[in-house]
Formats: sequence, structure tokens, C-alpha cells
Amino acid sequence: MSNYYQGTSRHLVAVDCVIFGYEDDLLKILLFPRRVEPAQGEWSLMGGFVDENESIDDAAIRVLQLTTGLTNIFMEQVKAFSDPLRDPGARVISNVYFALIRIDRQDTNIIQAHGAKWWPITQFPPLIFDHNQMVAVSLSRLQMKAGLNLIGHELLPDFFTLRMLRKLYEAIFQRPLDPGNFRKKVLSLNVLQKSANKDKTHSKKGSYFYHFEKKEKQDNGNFIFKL
Amino acid sequence: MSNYYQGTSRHLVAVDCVIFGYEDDLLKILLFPRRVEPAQGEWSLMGGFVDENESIDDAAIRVLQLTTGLTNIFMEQVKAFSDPLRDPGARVISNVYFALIRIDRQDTNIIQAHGAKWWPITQFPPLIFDHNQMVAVSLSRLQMKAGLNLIGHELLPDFFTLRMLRKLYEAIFQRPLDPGNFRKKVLSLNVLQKSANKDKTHSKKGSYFYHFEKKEKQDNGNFIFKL
DNA sequence: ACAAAAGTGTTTTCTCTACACCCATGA
DNA sequence: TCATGGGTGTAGAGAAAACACTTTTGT
Repeated sequence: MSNYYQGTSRHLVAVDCVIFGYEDDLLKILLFPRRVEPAQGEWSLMGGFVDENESIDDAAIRVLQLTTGLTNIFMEQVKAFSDPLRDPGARVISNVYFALIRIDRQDTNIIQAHGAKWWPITQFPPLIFDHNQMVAVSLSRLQMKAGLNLIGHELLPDFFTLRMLRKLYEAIFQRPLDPGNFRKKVLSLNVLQKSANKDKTHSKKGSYFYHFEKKEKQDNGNFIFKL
Repeated sequence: MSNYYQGTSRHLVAVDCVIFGYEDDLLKILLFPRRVEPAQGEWSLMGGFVDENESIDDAAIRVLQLTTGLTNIFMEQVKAFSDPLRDPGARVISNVYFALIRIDRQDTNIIQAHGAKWWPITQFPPLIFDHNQMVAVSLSRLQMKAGLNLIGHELLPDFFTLRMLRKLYEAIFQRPLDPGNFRKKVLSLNVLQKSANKDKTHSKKGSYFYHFEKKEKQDNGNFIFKL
């Protein structure tokens, strides 16, 4: 084997996770007070370093598991942030992931042990380093994904009303959507199954709960919503 | 400053570039015979390691400059490939970029000095490691981008016919496009300026040359073509 | 009875698509 | 004049948007 690889720089490589959740009709992100210097105590995304023998995907999965107690989370690589000066503590190349989790399923103890807090995407404190930018890029990636596929499975409880799904999309795209048109569009995709029960908390009439059909015949390739 | 960053693994970080060009009505990629072991002599993307004090963007720009002689190239980060075993020579995390260059502007000497060769995207030799996958992901990213913005500025000569632009899109999406509809759609974007000259090589009547207007008022946010 | 949200239907507008058809010109 | 690609026009399908209207039920 050659020594081609010798004499070249080696880098600290990290992952940072933009963790999205949905609660109280609001799209939220999970933020943590940073435990170490520099910028100790300030709000940041949760991250961690990539180990010798794991892929960065695996590193992100590990970080998510440690911070939320959840496995099998939907998650997608966003992009790498690599300005040599982005982290004043050291030269760290960070790979950003966005994750979608169901807040109702998280392990509250683990979350609290980290001092983590859910913040609305429309109103969260300033973040360290380039983490604000990471959130912004992740949100637009989430919008892109939500326009391509019907998400909700990843963010809502098993059973949800069309109102909830619409509110979720309104939170993601940050604009109101016509209830009637939304309903027609979503149901035309034939991936939702109506249940027998109704949610009566928001209206006298009540709205039916739906849930996602088992086998995902998704990836229709067409856009659901204009962005 | 804390020693939080100590004791963590350091990694070789590389960039690999999927270089797209357009020639003879074909979308092509630029491939290189690998100069070092392992897999010496086999076809691969051009890549290089990220130095201590450069961003990975800068590393990609540097690699592009070294291999094509071009600066100021359009280029976009695609994703990181990080399987610990992806490179049998060492554990290397590679960030893939796709670049769009005008073949007519490249520095032929530099290209030839590397033994590089342009291959049609529809027919190129097997590549080393996970480079085939890198090309596949980059192509679909290119399709996404071409559907969002009108590209062509990055791949075509300054003056081009609508035929050329259409052929480019046909090459990118790998399907025929209706000439009349394509013309109407593209011209409705109001970013092309008709010139006085005609190209008579493809028809007796000749087709006008167009060029992109100076100030890009692009990013209309809407899709140009269904994917 | 009424208010309020769930749910349905209708109308208008816009875009995509297919395809017919005219135009210009070199051979 | 005729074949060929350039360029224009048009009719139909389908989707999106706007919005009127009906249903249900707790208060």
C-alpha cells in the first residue's frame, strides 16, 4: 500500500443535529446549553465528534440517541460547514443533519438531563458559531422535503386529524393554507386511512383521526406543494 | 481554552468533484486515471485532501483550478461520503461537489497532462470506490437544480441557440422535450436576450443566438420543469 | 338558534401537453 | 419545389386557488 495518504492534514470532524419537532401547532427545534468552552452555557445544536470507525450517519444516529433516547429517527444529511474559523476552539468540520422526531415519544428524562429546551422555529435564542445558519439551511431543506413527500408520519402522533396535518404544513411553510384545498390534495394521495374516532377538542362537530397506511407507496416524484 | 477537543479522532478529509460539461449535444463528466495506489490507473473523479486552513469549498475550488485551469466555476456541495471502508487505502471522509464548466473554455493542456477524458454521462467506465454513487447523486442534484433555475449560463457558450439549450436539458433529463413548448417556457422567464446572428449549421432557416441577460433576476422560486 | 369548525362542491384561472401549421431557405 | 428544422398558435387535460355552501353539535 502506498504512503499517498501520509503527510496530509487530519481534521476534527463533527456532526450537528437540527432536531425538529411539532407541538401546540408550532414547529420547534431542540436546543441545548453548551456544556464546554468556548461559549459554555450558550444555546447550540447538539453535536458530537465522529469516531474513527463510524460513518457520519452513524455519528448522527449516536448523537440523536444520546440526546433524545430515540432510535430509528428520520434524518437527512444537509451539508458540511467548514470555515476554518467557524469554531473558535479548534478547526472543526461539521456535518449538519436535520432530524424529525415526535415530541410525544421523546425520553423526557434524557432531554431534561441535558437542560435541553424546545423552541419555536419562529422564535429561538441566538445560537453559537454558525448554528443559526445551520438551522436556516435545514429549514429550507425541510420545506423542500415536505413539498416532495407528505411528511407527518415523522412528526405527528400515530393518529392525527387533517387539521393537525394542515397546521403542521402551515408551520413548516409559515403561511396559511386553505383548509378545503389542503384536504382534497392530501386525501388524493391515497396514503391516509380514516379511523372511526373523532377529535372533539377543536370543534363541536369533531374531526376524524387519520393514520398513515402501512406500506409506503410514496415517492410519487411529483411535488405536493409549491414552495 | 478547554481541552474538550483533545483525545478525539482526527480524520483525512477530501473533496471529490463531479465535473459536468456539455459537448456534441451530450452531457459529459470529466474522469481521471488515478495516479496512486490503491486502484492506480483506474478511472476516478478528481479529488484532493482538505488542508489545515481552507474550507472544503476552497479545497474544491483548488482542485478544480488544478485540474481544469479554470477559476470562478459554478459549483455546489452535494454530500459527504463517509463509510469507514469506502477507501481501502485509508479512512477518508469525502465531500462531493458537482461543478459545471464550459468545455470550450477549459485549459486543454492541463486536462491532457492529467490524462483526463470527457465521458458521456450515459456511458462511462466503472469508477473506483464509491465514485459511481457520487456521480449518480450529483446527476440527480443537477436535475433538481436545472428544474429550479435555468442553467445553461454555466455550461453553454456565451451565445447559444434555443436548440442548444433544449438539447442540454434533454441531456440532463434524459428525455426528449417538445421544441415549441420548451421555447415558450424558456422565453417566458425573461432572462434571455436575442442577438442579431443566426446559427445555420442545423437548419437552412437558421436559429437565432441568444445570451443571458447581465443582471440575474433569477431565483423565482418556482420550478421550471417537472422532474 | 347560533356559532364555529368540519367537510363538500363549484367556478375560475393557470400551466402543461400534444400537435397542427406556417416560415425561411439551401440543395 | 421540397425537405427540414425554426418558430407560432391553439385546443384539451389537469392542477391550483378562491370561495360559496352544507353538516354537525355543544352551548
